Amino acid sequence: MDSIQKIENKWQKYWEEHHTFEAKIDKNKEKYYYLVEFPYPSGAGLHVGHVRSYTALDVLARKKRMMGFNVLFPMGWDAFGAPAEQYAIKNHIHPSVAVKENIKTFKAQIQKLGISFDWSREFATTDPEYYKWTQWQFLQFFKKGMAYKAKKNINWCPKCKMGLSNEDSSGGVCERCGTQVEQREKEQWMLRMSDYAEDLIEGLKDTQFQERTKLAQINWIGKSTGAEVDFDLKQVDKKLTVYTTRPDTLFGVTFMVVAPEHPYIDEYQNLITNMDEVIRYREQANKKTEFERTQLVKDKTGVKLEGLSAINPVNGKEIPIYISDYVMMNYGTGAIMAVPAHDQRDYDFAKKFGIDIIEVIQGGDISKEAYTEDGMMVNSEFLNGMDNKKDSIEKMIAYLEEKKIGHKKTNYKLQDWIFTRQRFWGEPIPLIYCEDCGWVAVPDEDLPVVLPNVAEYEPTDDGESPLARIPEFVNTTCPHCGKPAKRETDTMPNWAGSSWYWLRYMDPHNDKEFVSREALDYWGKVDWYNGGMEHAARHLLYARFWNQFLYNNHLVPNKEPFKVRASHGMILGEGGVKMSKSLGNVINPDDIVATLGADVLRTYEMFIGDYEKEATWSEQGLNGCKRFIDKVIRLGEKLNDYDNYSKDLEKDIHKTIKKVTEDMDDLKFNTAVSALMILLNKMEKMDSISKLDYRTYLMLLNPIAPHITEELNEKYKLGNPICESSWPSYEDDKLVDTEKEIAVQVNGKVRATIKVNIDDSDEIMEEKAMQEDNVKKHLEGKEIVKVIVIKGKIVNIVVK
RNA sequence: GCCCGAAUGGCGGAAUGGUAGACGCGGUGGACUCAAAAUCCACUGAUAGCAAUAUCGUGUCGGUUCAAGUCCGAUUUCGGGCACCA
Repeated sequence: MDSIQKIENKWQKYWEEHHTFEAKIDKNKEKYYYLVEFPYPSGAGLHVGHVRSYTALDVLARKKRMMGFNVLFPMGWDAFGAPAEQYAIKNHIHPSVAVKENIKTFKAQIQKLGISFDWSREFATTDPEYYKWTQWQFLQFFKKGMAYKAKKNINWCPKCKMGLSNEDSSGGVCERCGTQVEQREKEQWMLRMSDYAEDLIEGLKDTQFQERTKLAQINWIGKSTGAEVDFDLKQVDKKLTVYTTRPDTLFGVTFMVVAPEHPYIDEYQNLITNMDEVIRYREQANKKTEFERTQLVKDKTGVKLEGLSAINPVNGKEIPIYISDYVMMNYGTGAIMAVPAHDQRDYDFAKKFGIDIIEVIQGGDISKEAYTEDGMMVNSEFLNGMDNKKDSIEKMIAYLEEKKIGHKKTNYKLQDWIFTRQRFWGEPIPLIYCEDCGWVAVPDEDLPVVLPNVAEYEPTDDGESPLARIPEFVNTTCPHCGKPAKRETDTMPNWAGSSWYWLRYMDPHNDKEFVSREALDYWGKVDWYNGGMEHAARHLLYARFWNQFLYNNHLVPNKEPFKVRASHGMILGEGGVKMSKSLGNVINPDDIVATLGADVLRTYEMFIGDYEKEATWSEQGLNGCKRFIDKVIRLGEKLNDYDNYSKDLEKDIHKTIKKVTEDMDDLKFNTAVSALMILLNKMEKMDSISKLDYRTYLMLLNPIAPHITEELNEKYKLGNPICESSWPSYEDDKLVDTEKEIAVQVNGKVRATIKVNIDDSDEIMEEKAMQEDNVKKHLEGKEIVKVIVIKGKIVNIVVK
């Protein structure tokens, strides 16, 4: 037999030449769309983690094709982003050159694995033919008023010289380089994602995402219900509005706190007698990064606004107002009512500043728990005696609404999407600024706005995109009035290109539309989307938002783009630690393909453990799979001339077909492989096996190890190539065991096993059980209380 | 602080409430070989025993049940996500 590498090459070539995996619209066939997150083609090349998720979906896709579905299983490249740009800055090469190189490497690596991607649909987000439509779609947002420019205090990475979204700077550090981010005010294009907060929660009901994924999304959106309440200012006829989730605790409010950026501070500066102190605090707070404000400083700081106070609307008491950075301007109203008896933060603040603490929920000891869930209302006039949180809240809201001092209100943590980056390597934002006409869209016929060739890829010192340094790019004419005008020089964030790529796969070469209606109607939703858990909140939310917007504007037929979302667990290095260059424990899939072959690597990665959990790499385990594949090859030496299932194997084969079919559907690849190993062990013990035995075996293994199974199928002339054949089927009546070995227990402890026929009556089973010597021994001198007989399962004798 | 998830041999991991440890790795002994590799066979949770067998055993403590790794209630540890979000 030829070498493994020769065989694998041969079949990869066969599939390519026969266009085996190229999907065509065929209305007579049911479609199925598998999507796996497209990679960022980094210089580091393919990781064994990629292999795991690509192989898993490849198994599903190959099986689904054999089951008669028209499967779309595409692959492409998410190629905009900082690493290529950093490389370009260092080496003065256009990022597109480096990207092309990396894509070439990546693609070759993936192709060597024999993944059944439809390469005829390949594209990169950096292709002008692709980003033309990313730009076009951005303009739809712009034209519908969903994109707006706003001065934002943004997270700024001083090292990358770049504005970062909250998402890209979580934890207060730049996601890419780890530098602490600063606050900087900048004009940014924003997408009104917060408008979609409710829809993004609601839409989850139309998906079959894993529960943990749904939860990650829901947490990120951060819906809360409560009330807005107006507090009158004492010194002026003006109200200070707060948001609270616990209006039932209003009688416990002893002070208020506003965010340092709250507009009232400037508005009433002539009333505030300690304005110097206030301004000093505000400046200090402004300098702090989000990280310092939220992570480091658990100790409360603040300044009382002297000369300004408020009136508690439910009891008319005068209460002080403070500014403190534990209140955020970008959530709620930027002001809170403080209930120190029942909120840890308010309590800490009140303790530090010596403010009254009034208990309104009995037993709500703040030192024991931050929040009081249940307990009787006290010191709260008309709420006194109530002991149900929900009812108290409702009663208070009804009161507030009747007195017109407040109303029910829902809030979301989800904020609008900062859609600009001051970088070179991203999609240019297709807008033009005209002194007379304001912001004007680049006309459709002028798209794409192509990234020019530049000498310097670094951002300018004032933080503008390098595009701002290119007069030929910047200076243009207003499409509206024809006067000289300037282009927007910011580019889109990395998330843009990945927010609609699954749509483009349906119709990747269309130069008239971003995707044709025909393709949209046929391919519909992505049936199965696989990706990393790290994208469960952000990418998935951006993509769903983008799609919902397109849907609302009649550009796509489905509101939700993805039906099922699954995520793979990480692969850890030997010893259970993360694979990293610095630890030197990175496994290069190429090395394994070159020595053991792709089939062994694929089998091992499917066998390594629960697909959705993390798994530890093991050289030894890999070896075991090598042995397994070798045994499958040697099994061919046992072939006889018969074309039916061998009698002694028939039942096992039917059982294995069922098990493998179901396990693959459930992503239980590890137990599917195990079932195949068990069947193999059985076949090895036979003197000979039939052609059909062997062919069926090879077919079941084919999705996991596609090359060697095709080769053996051909070598022994068992039938058509497996990739052109139908998935084996099983018959239920062939699965039934007529005889079974079951356990006999005495008081729940196994004392013997007996052989029973499947149709043995309870009496017969009991009788057989009683005849066992060891059972008799344990019954001696005891009184039988009762005997439990479960047909075909167990006999349990309870004695005293 | 809040929300998820996990915990099973020497290791990776299996187990619709019904014989815990499938399958694989590793280990021990044997066959083949001049020898080794490869391959094949047997054994392999702990303790006691020549054995039959017995006792213990799925992080810890309780509960439900004829029967619990599995269900319920506490609890510990680890992993992940969110977080001065009012």
